[in-house]
Order: sequence, then structure tokens, then C-alpha cells
Amino acid sequence: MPDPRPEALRPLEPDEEALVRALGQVMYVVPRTIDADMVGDRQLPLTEYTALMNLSEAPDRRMRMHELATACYLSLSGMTRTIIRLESQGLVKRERCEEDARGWNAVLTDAGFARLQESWPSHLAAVRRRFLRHFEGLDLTELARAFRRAGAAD
Amino acid sequence: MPDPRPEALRPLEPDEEALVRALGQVMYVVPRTIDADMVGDRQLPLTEYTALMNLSEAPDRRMRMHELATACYLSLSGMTRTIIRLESQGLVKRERCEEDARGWNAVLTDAGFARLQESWPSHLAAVRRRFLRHFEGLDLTELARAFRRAGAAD
DNA sequence: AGTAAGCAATTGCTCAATCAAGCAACTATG
DNA sequence: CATAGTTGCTTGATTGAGCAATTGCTTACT
Repeated sequence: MPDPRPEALRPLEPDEEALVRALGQVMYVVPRTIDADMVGDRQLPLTEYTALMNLSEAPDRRMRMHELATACYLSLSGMTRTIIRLESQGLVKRERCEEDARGWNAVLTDAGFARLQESWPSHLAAVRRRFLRHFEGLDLTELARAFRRAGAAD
Repeated sequence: MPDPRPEALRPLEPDEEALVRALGQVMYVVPRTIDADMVGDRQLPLTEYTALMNLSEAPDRRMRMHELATACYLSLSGMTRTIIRLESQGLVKRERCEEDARGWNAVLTDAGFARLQESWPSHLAAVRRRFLRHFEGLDLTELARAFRRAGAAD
């Protein structure tokens, strides 16, 4: 027989509880271990790697600040600071936007591209080892759909 | 036919790629929306809620600092500061440990317990709405197992 | 007993992230 | 075409986190 309490007062089912706790653990452990693997290898923290990654996939290897911030799940000011860090290492440069003089493009330099290529294998290995490996045998497509629903923020 | 490149140089399969991206999104969005729901309702950030939660489930509503830090996925120093914040609101107090004078117990006060009870329904609702809801129909037990494997940090 | 080694918790420092405020450039409206 | 409002990005202040060094207590060894 079903629990008669209204949902707002009914605790989670054991399997729900377990999933929620496990999610907390994943969110804590996975980014840290991936970051640690990468920093150990090639000195590129995950935030900066993600920025370079997104730039490398963009047409002309350039993106507007806002666009890049959104793609990296970072605030605009956070992105400004990330780009400053990357710029000071020569991995990115900033160029005024042609169409709109308020705007700036973050542009991946050749050095930045090279650096990304160096880091890429270790990122790939870390993602496989720390995350994907543990989901073998599951329906990844269905799972990704569920993740995207949860990530859509309603 | 299988991709002949060695794994280290082979990009992710599309479904793997999709899952990894979706995970990034979930890790960004879910804690923020839950936190926002809760702060909006009852002024308890997720870190502080988690600490109170763990204390409330512990025998005698008390835990050693190290134990609590581990349970909350926080460094010991981070936990010291969290407890200071909670203590200044009267939700927790610190007591020297009987058996070992180096140690301290964080103890949930009655006010802390009451506050937790007030916050609990909104946390419950947020977890259901922002996370669990999107996994209906999936095998939660299996999924939790995969999460725990990934969270075990090898 | 006395000393070295080890552990629990806190404190100082730094860093990356946010929010809020500000500035500069664009757009739309009367 | 002036000006009110909006948008794009940066800057300043604050916050919460970690690491490394420190303090105070315990344990283990001779």
C-alpha cells in the first residue's frame, strides 16, 4: 500500500535517497580528480581548458565573451578573469568586435591551440578513467537525455 | 569496423561526448538551483544545510569535526569555518571531546534542529523537482551504483 | 619519565568565483 | 537628432573554498 502522507512530508524512497547521495559524491569527486590528473600532467586547470576547448571549436577560433561564458557555465565576470589569466600566458588574445564596438572577441592564439593539443590526451584519459568507465553497459543516450532534462533548469 | 587508432588518440563516441557534456551541465545547474530554491525559502545555503543534516542523523546529534567534514565532502578547515558560521547563528555549538582533548564535537542545538525541520520540506521539494523528477522510469539503483563507482575516486 | 612522532582542529594566506556597480557604446522613441 | 534606456564588458568588494603552517594534546618508544 502506498504511503498516505502528502509528498511534501514524505521522505525519499531508499533508492532515491541513495541516488541523491551518490550524486553529491560524484559532483565532489569527479571534477576534482579530473582537474588533478590534468594539472599534474600539463598545468591546465579545468576552467581554462574548457575555455580553450570551446574557442577551438568555434568558427575562426573566436567567441564573444558572453557566448563563451555561457558555454563554460561561468559568469561574465568570471570569464573576464579567466581570459585575463589565459591572455597573460599568451594562449588567448582579445580583439575588438567589428560589428559592435562594445564587444570583444576572445581569440585562441597558435600557442593556445598548441597547448590545447598537448593537454587533450590527458583530458580525454581523465574523462574516460574518472567517469565514463563506470557507466559501461548502461544506456548512455537515455542517461544523457535525463541529465539534460535535469540541467535545463526548468 | 572499429576505429583503428589507439584509445589515447581516439575521440569520444558521440553518446559518450553527449553524456560528458550533459554531466557538466548537471553539475553546474543542479546544486545552484537547489541552493537558490532553499535560500529563497529559508536562508540556509546547501553547505550549511548538509552539515546540519548530517548532525541530525548522528547519535546524540554530535560529530567530530573530521568526521563531519568527510561526510560533507569538505576540507577540515572548510568545516571549521562552516561550523563557525552556524555557531554564530546559534544552530550548532562546539564541545570538547571527552575521550580526546584534542578533539571537538559539533553539536546540533535545539534551534538548529528546529531550523533544519523548517528547511527540510523545501530541500526535499527542491531535490525532487530539480533532480529526481528527471530520472523517473530509469533504474535508480543501478544508476546509483554507477555514480558510487565514479565517486569512489579509485 | 622523557622525548619524539603523530593527530585534531584552527588560523593565515591565496585563489577563483559571484554580485553589484560602473563605463562605454548601441538602439529606439519622441 | 537628442536623450532615455539597454547591452557588453570590466572592476571592486566579498565570499567560500583549499593548502600550508601552527597549536595543543596523545601515543609510542627507549
